[in-house]
Amino acid sequence: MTAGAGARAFTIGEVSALTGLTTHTPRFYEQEGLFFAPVRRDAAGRRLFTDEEVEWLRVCTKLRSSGMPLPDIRRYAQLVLAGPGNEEERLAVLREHEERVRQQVADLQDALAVIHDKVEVYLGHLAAGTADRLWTDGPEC
Amino acid sequence: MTAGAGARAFTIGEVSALTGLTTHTPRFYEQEGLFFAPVRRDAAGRRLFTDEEVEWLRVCTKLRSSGMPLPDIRRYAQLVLAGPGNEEERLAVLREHEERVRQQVADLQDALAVIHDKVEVYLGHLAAGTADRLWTDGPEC
DNA sequence: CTACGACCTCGAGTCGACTCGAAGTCAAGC
DNA sequence: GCTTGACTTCGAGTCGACTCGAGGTCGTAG
Repeated sequence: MTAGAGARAFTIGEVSALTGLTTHTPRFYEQEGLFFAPVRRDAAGRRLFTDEEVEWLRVCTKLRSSGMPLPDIRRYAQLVLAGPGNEEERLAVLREHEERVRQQVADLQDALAVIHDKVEVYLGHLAAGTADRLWTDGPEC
Repeated sequence: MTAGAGARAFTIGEVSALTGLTTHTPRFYEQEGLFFAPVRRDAAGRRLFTDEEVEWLRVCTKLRSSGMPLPDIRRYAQLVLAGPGNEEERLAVLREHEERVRQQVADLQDALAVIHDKVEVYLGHLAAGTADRLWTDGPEC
């Protein structure tokens, strides 16, 4: 009843088109154990991805782009693979990463302040026509 | 009157202590041309950093932590080295990076939304005692 | 029946920014 | 005068996450 005809299967090429990843990446991810289970294959040994796997790849992309290391993603996948009962642990993995991302945002905004400060200095001097004083005024370069 | 006794000079060890960088990093940065000029040396060939150079290292740290590649920092340094007259170009370098950082922040917040969503899903199921439905409900793992 | 394109595995290469270590020089303290 | 420790240069190694390419297999279209 669950594994019926409704479940679409995608070739790796389709997955690539759907996610914007190269075909190498989902293969690499499978090898790294980032999926909840080995990816299904057709008779010829070609991978067949489910909707859920495609969606998971999209999530992985977000996790990666926010700096989650592959080992952490793998750990989460293994918890899911292990079945119900470890939801608190999965939650902990997610929350730790969430916190790291918030910290990253804070750090970036900190850096942004420094950068924008310098931009303002230049804008000020350029507007006032005193740009050459940037040299002698001190550390304003 | 400018290069008088008031200008402090720091050894690389002091710079390391002041900035939190290892001694390798300022050396590496000099080699990569990130300073506005070659670093001054004492009679024995040891580097002597000025206040301004220490401050610049701090700025570099922010630029790096916000993802500015060394070649871009080098380009900025070369503009400063080239002297007055190119302030618009320096400003452009800074503004481009500023924009990239803003984009990074936006991307991180986008990822954060996805991550936080999953956190909420787990919190909801755990609170409701329906955590085991995570399995069968669909792509909520 | 053959060509084609999409897929497979495996291992090696790439990238940027450090990071480390070896081997040597130098100055100050004892 | 010798040790100690901070400095010097140089070249090699590290890290993670891809990324690429060679060489091979398959199934479908013509």
